[in-house]
Amino acid sequence: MSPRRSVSSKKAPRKDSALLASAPIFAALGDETRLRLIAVLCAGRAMSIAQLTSGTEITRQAVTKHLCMLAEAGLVRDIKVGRERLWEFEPTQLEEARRSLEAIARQWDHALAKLKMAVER
Amino acid sequence: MSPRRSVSSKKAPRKDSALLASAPIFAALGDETRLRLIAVLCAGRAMSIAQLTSGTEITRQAVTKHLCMLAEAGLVRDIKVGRERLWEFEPTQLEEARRSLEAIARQWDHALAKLKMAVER
DNA sequence: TTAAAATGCAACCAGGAGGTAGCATATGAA
DNA sequence: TTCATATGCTACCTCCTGGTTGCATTTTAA
Repeated sequence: MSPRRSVSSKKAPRKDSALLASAPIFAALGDETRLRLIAVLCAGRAMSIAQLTSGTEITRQAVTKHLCMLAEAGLVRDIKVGRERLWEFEPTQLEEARRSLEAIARQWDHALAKLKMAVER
Repeated sequence: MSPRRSVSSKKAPRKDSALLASAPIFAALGDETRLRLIAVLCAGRAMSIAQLTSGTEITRQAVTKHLCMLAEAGLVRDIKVGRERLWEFEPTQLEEARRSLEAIARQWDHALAKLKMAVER
């Protein structure tokens, strides 16, 4: 094998850990049903499981599972009120995801700029 | 049942389709291995499967599968060069994902502003 | 107090995700 | 030509996901 640089020889920057940490957030967002729930909840009002189920084609139990997955990713939060369990949007982790996408985009733009400079000189 | 407004009674806006369309992109981003591949590829240089595999703990076949999933989401593209297959980052779909996250954040900020106004009057 | 509503919990199922190994094929280089 | 490299393809495995049904529990309201 030639002594060509391998991928890892460049020593991945520490910032990568932040990127990799957002994988669960993206995974939670990677489902239409959950995106719908997010869209409904980020309209502001905390809603019960029954309310969130009405208007969908799936069962209450399926909705519950999706809400739990969103909660594990930190994208929603629940508050128990009487016999109801109200769910509300939690924006912190979404901001984290936005920062990750911006970091990728920035790195890409930087690579393009460097390439352009190399071509023009 | 009381005639309380159901979730769907508010008629979901057309913009939702754009949101839901980005579910596959988020799903593709929702895996650490794929995020690593993205991070490497958006550094600019197109790389072969063998190069992308070296420095990881998984097999070449696993990397190939991940690259194919990223390609289906439109996040990477491949070019055949000789006996190699070079992969490069494709920024379009990532921008789409960024727009979706921004749309959610905007909707949330709007809801908060409305709530604040309702409280203050 | 008693029935209906809202939810919790557990079992179950089909299919896909993430990974492996083995072998075939194409291509570059000596 | 011949071998090593880079990749493709297929089968296989395990675990998680998205969904269901059935039944128990808690709480509200009549």
